[in-house]
Amino acid sequence: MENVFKVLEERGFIEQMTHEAEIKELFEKEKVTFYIGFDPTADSLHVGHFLTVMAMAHMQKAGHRPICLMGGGTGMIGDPTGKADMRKMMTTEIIDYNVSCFKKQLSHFIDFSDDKAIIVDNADWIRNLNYIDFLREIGVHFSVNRMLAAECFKTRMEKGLSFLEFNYMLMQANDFLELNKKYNCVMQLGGNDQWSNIISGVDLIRRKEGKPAFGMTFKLLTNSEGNKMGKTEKGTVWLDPEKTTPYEFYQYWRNVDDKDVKKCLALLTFLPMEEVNRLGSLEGSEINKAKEVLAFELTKIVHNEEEAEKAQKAAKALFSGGAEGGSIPETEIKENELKDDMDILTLLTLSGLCSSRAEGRRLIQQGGLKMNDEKIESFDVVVKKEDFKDGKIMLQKGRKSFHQIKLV
RNA sequence: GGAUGGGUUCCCGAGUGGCCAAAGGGGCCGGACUGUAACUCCGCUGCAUAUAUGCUUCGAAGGUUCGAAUCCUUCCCCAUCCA
Repeated sequence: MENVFKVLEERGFIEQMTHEAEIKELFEKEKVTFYIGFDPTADSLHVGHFLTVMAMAHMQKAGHRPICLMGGGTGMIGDPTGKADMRKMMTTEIIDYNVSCFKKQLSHFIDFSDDKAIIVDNADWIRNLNYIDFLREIGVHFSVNRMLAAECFKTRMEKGLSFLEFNYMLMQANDFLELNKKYNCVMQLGGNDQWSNIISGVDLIRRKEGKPAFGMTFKLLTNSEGNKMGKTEKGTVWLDPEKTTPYEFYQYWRNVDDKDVKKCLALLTFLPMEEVNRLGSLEGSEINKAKEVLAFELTKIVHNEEEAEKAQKAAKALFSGGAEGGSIPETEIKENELKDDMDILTLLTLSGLCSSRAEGRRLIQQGGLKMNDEKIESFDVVVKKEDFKDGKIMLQKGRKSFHQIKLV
């Protein structure tokens, strides 16, 4: 069995761990059951989640058994870690819905057949907790003094922290304990922001059960400036194709900073490291090739090969005048809506390229709009049926945003 | 529960009766440069018609005033100290 530790280390996943030597040995000798928690804060996973999912996939490939823990219970509280502000409370309906979305997405990446991986929801044990029992059984093992010293609460000590959120750490520690008892789960993985929460669980198991438990965290996916990746002007880059289209997804990775290409290839694709190193060392405009590979591979994993090809085709068509076809964001307009003609600003807002007519005016005034490859000089322009070539109009906002209008 | 300081446009943050759609910075968007990169420079950044006007906005609701982000009242929320 290949030691997955080496794989994770080589690809740059690992940030810190509780017991290095023991963990290495464990991976060598045993089929390890481990878990990663996902709090259902939205109705789709995002790139940050995806990084830990990749780690999980590497682990599973190496023969270990993942548990995906859905935070249907912890989501009721909200993890204060790294958050500057208090979280909004979510209703159970929303949480349950989000959990169901997560489950669906995870099954794309993790093989749940034949008990090769497990999916559980901590709502099952958290929502029915008895307060006093919980305090007596779990609460006694926690020192407030130590918790307050924890890094994860530092930022919140200035901004304020409610008792509700303060309890989050106990809940997560208790999760680990539950999974340890039920499934013999001995290891928790997570993003590095989870370090405090993870070690609190490790400690709890060691104390209460007298059994070994381990924790390991992964590097957060940040760009060369230290900002979290997977955020754009439009918000988060989601894995759900309804929320972030495969084309937009592809473009996001096609446009990463030169300096981040290698890291992304290693962390977010399954390409062998020799290939990653080769692509990562390309220089000058050559690095664009590496970016294409990154975007393609990643889109392939998250969506599928067909979508990846469509996105790549579309990108090539738009940026280098290559073959037609592919998937460009598109808006349909009914022929009767168009009537005889429609002014360009209406079309812009309809397509979502601009959020208001004023924004559209600015765009045109500054020379940032092209229709069918011709610059629009004034915002009085009226779109007519004749402007549709093969039933389509191509709008280009700035250098990089394309949108098709289709007449139906 | 008490005292004090706060809540301003995406974010930070000025603004204490008219010259405020509200300084400055960040971010976003657009332009130039380029490799669909980075850096740099310039422009832009509430909405609607228009190049002036109207409408909505400064925690919420009322009130004073010819006129309020700015004053008053009540309420909500946050921080710090005290209990």
